[in-house]
Amino acid sequence: MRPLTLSIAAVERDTGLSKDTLRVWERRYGFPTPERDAIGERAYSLDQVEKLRIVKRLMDGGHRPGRVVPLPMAELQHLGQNTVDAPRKSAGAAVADLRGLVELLRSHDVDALRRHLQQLLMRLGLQRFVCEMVVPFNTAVGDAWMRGQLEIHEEHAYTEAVQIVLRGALATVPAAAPLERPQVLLTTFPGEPHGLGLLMAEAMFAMEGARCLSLGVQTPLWDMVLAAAAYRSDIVALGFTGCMNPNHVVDGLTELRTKMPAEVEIWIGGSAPVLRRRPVAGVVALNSLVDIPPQIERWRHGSA
Amino acid sequence: MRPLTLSIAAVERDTGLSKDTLRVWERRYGFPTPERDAIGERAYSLDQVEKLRIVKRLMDGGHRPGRVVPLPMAELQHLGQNTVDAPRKSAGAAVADLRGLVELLRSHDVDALRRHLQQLLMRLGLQRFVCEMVVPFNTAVGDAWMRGQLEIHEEHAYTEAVQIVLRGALATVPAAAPLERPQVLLTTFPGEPHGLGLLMAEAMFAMEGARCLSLGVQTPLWDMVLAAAAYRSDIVALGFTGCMNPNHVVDGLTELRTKMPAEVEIWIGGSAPVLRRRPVAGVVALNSLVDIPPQIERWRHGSA
DNA sequence: TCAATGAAATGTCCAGGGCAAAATACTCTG
DNA sequence: CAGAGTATTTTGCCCTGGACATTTCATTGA
Repeated sequence: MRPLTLSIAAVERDTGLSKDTLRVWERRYGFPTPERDAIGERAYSLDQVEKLRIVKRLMDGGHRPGRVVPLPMAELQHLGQNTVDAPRKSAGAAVADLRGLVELLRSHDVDALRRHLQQLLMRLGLQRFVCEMVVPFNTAVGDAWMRGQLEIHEEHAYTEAVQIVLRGALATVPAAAPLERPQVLLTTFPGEPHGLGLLMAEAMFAMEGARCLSLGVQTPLWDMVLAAAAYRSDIVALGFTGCMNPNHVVDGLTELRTKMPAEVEIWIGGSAPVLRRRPVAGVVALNSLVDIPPQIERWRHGSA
Repeated sequence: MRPLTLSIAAVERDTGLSKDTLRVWERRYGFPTPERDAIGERAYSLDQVEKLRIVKRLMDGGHRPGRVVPLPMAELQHLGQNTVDAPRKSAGAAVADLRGLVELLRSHDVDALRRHLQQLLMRLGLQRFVCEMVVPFNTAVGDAWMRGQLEIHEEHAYTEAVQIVLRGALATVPAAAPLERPQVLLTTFPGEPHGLGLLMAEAMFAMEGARCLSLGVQTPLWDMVLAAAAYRSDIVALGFTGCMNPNHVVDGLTELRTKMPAEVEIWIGGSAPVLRRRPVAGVVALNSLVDIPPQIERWRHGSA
């Protein structure tokens, strides 16, 4: 039933690794080793695609391909566990909570999941819910997927549930007055399709009384400049996850900084490791969502 | 300030045309004609990227590249107007409404926009709002962009506003009982980042008493199969816009149909022209959202 | 210990050829 | 003249193999 092989284009789609990269890895590392179909084109086995996904994930976490590509699957999974165990301890949510959530996801009861999230939201308030629950949940879900304990569709269902809860909460936050400052423009770069982090940031901003305008994901750079002018934004807030090419991130930020008027601040955050490793001049990198309130405070002092 | 040229990767991102296609057009049609930078790599001017965007749009509307790529900009815009004027008349919303909406977008008053949409929703009810207002609005916004009357960020702001209104409305629709049928799984293919159509479909389904589960966008095919099994879905509903490669759509659907158990129906819809031109066996293609209620009716009869 | 220099690693780009599938044009038959 | 069937063109994608800029690592010297 399930087709035995995938074309290079399908692998690119499913793994996020470009065709060029896939071909060059084959040449350099001897992996992957796709069969060839009747007309001589690469045909990747599902096992290898699975391994490629794991490798991609590890690279998003800072590993280098030369070190992980040649490793067998068992090693890779071991690697994944080690790298994610360390930061886990600092998370706000209790380990029991995390396990419970993963279990809920595995039971495919979305209603219960949503109720559970809603309950946590009400108990903690929006900001603490986001920082202390959603953030560790996100990493826990990602880790569980890496360990093979969750399917991708379960991850999707989780994302959707969180999004619904957050959007519901945001709808109840009274809109800031039109002239309230700062005016924050939220979006992501083209190529970055994940909007959940944006929503989490918007929640933090909104609770600080900032006036938020989200453009959704994937706004072309030049349109960010136009939008910032049109809406008289003070801050452009951008989210990045591991799926973006680090070079594109740095280049894009540099470019954006030159295009954007100097009085508009650029704030960036998210799980992409490149944000910590390569700072860009004139761009404020936030290590976590909890930095948003003090930064807003700073902005209000500075611009007063 | 604005950089004069873009790399081939940036053009691929911004236009959706693959690097291969860009290179081969240059060879075959003599367009685009990028400069070369210091190290001999293609550097596309913003004008040409603009034209490429228009061409892409026309191709999504059914034109062939050989016919449109060599044409000058003026001709292209003329073509665009002609092809979009015809279907406009059949739209539910009055032309005045559409113009008003575009004006609202251009004024950058998102609050007013959201209020306006909310008002229309309340006046018409969810289903008519979606079919008679949001659908023509979407095309009107797309057309206005093509004619240079709207910036991309205004389109984004529109999408975000509609999404908020729709999600708010969906939150108030009482959830169908857990065993209510049909159980519908909503998502898009990897590579298809637009979730608005999905939300519109979900509204239609929900109002018919179907039990909906949205996985958000870009679910790998195999995970759709797993998810359909996990949630005991009766129908998998997929949305497609013009940004997806037609071949990928057809190949993917064929593949999905073989993977998916026969008793699970696959319904597809959206603005991608390939859906009408190349039917896939065993896949139900809906021409518009208004087909959803009768199709649900049919399903309920058939499976009773 | 730390900085500087050389070497390896890595992703992306390029050229130009080839091929299959779709779209179109053409031809032949009833 | 309609329609079916066949050639032809169009079009996008894939392939190989080479090159290079940039980043990261390792070694050496001060």
